[in-house]
This record gives sequence, C-alpha cells and structure tokens, in this order.
Amino acid sequence: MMISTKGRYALRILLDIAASAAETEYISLGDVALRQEISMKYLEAIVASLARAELVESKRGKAGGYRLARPAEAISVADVVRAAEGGISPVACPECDGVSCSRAGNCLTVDLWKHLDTMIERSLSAVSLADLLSGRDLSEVFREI
Amino acid sequence: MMISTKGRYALRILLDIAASAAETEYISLGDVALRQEISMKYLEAIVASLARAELVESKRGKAGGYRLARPAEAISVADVVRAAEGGISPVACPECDGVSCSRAGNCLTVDLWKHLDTMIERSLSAVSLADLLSGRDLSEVFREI
DNA sequence: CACTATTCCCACTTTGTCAATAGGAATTTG
DNA sequence: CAAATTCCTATTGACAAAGTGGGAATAGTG
Repeated sequence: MMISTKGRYALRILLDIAASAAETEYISLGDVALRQEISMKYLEAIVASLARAELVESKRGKAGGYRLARPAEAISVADVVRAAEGGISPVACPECDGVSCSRAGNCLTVDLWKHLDTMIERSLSAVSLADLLSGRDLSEVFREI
Repeated sequence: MMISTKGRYALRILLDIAASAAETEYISLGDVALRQEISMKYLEAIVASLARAELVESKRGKAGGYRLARPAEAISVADVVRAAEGGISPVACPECDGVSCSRAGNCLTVDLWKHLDTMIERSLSAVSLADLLSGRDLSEVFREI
C-alpha cells in the first residue's frame, strides 16, 4: 500500500485546518473544500477516518466543523497516512505484515522489505504538521534519521 | 504505486537465477517456477519486463533460458523494482511526477513527498543483488545512507 | 418554532490496477 | 522432425481507488 490521494488530501486537510485555526475554533468542511478545491463529499469521507483515528474533533450543527485533537507538533505525517490509508507499509510481503510465510526461512528478501518499512515509518514519524506549517527545511529532519 | 507481487517476485526471480547461474549458463523459467512456486505464465510476464529493462538476457529454443545481463553487484533493487513496477515512487503527487501542479506554489506537502521519494530511491539503489545473495547485514547499508 | 448550516451515515458508480491465465507463434537444440 | 524453450497478445475475475448522491441527526439563530 502506498500514498494515494486519500493520504495526500488528508494531510492537506489537516494543514488547512491547522493554519486557519486562529480565526474560529471549528473549521467547516465547506471552507476547506473551497480553499483546497476538493469536493465536499470526498472530504467528508476522508475526514471521517481522521476522526476515527482521533486526529480531529468535530462539532455538529450550525457553526460546527473540525479542529485538531492535538497540537500540530504532536501529529506526525505517519499518523495521518496511517489513518487515511489504513497503513503505511509499501510492500505487500506477507511476512512483513505479520502473516507467517512458508518461504520465510529461505527468503532472501524479507529482511530488505522490513528495513525499508521501518525506515519509511521512522521518516514519516519524524515530520509533524507543525514542521510543515513552519516551512522548516526537511533536509534537517531527514538527515537526523 | 509501490511494491506489489510483481516487484517482489521479480526480485526473487533474479536472485534465483543469480544463485543457480553456476550450473548452466541459461536458467529456464520452468526451473525457476518449480523452485519459487510461481506459475510459469506469470513468470513469463514478469521476466518480460526485466528483459525490456535489460536486466536479463534470454536465449530461445531448447536449452534456452535467462541469465543476468550484468554482474549481481551491478544490479540494484531499485533497478528491479523500477523495471517490474514501472516506477518506484510511492506517492501519486503530480508535482513529484514532474507534472506541474497548479497548487504547487502554496502546497506545503510537495517538499515532503520529494524528500521521501529520493530517500527511498537512494535506499533501494544502495542494495545490490549481490548484497542479498551474500546475506549481508542490511543495517550497515541503510546506515550509510 | 422554523430555518439553516453543519456533521454523520450508507449505498452506489465508475474506472483502473493487480494477479493470473490461455492459446499459440517463433526459435533453437538434438 | 520432435521437444523444449522464449515470445506475443488477449482475456478474466477480483478488488480498490476515487468520487457521488440522498438523506437523517444535530445545533445555533432569528
């Protein structure tokens, strides 16, 4: 599994909410849809998974909307992708997913995929929404991993 | 797009060929199919893309088969994945694919995806078939990136 | 209370990709 | 020629991605 529109949109949505948060407590999806040029309906679907993962809190009814459930510093890109895509691993290797594979013993590749997975995991965990909002140079972040 | 069975199988196929290469010059897909428990027909499809990418050379007819087009040290996992999957990038971000995106200017995420891409690219480029065959500890390889 | 703006829920469509299979043509060796 | 191989094109079934549609529940406002 990889990073499709769901994951990319999810990140943009959260950044949009975080950036607009000063004005009003809760940001409506209508506003986000306008700014991000994403259809309202698709937004709903994506935000639903973000809410399920407790990355955002919602308030219904008029003047309702969404806000971050935690400070932007405490939400990593890994959190977002996991919530939106259902997982982070880019490799469909059974053994890597915890399902034992009959070939695991003499498979020369398992180890490679596992290393790749953990590296991606660590990289995306190291970048927070706040980092992206501040325009921080990501070379630093990635170098420290 | 990222690493599906096609990419994983492709790697296993090349490792199989590389490991058996001492016995006979060319390895037939029938043999690979038996050892790797992958259907002959699916193998054909995958090997075709490896041949197109000039990672393997073929010989037709009886006693024909495939062999590596370069020494195992000179074939990286990145080469294999690119050939089998048609690309490496796990992110479907237009700007990252070279297609200019109207939002690129005020998009806070493009940079992140580009960093991620190049990191994966560099990681997979750093591992060769020979590394995998020798059972070399990949922690070393990944640490040096 | 009536109205309106919102989230929430479920079902649906369309399009595309993955994973694999099928049948047969072309080529080489013995 | 016969057998073993690669090569080529087409097709299938399952599943997910990307998005749409209709409407119910909720909450603030005049």
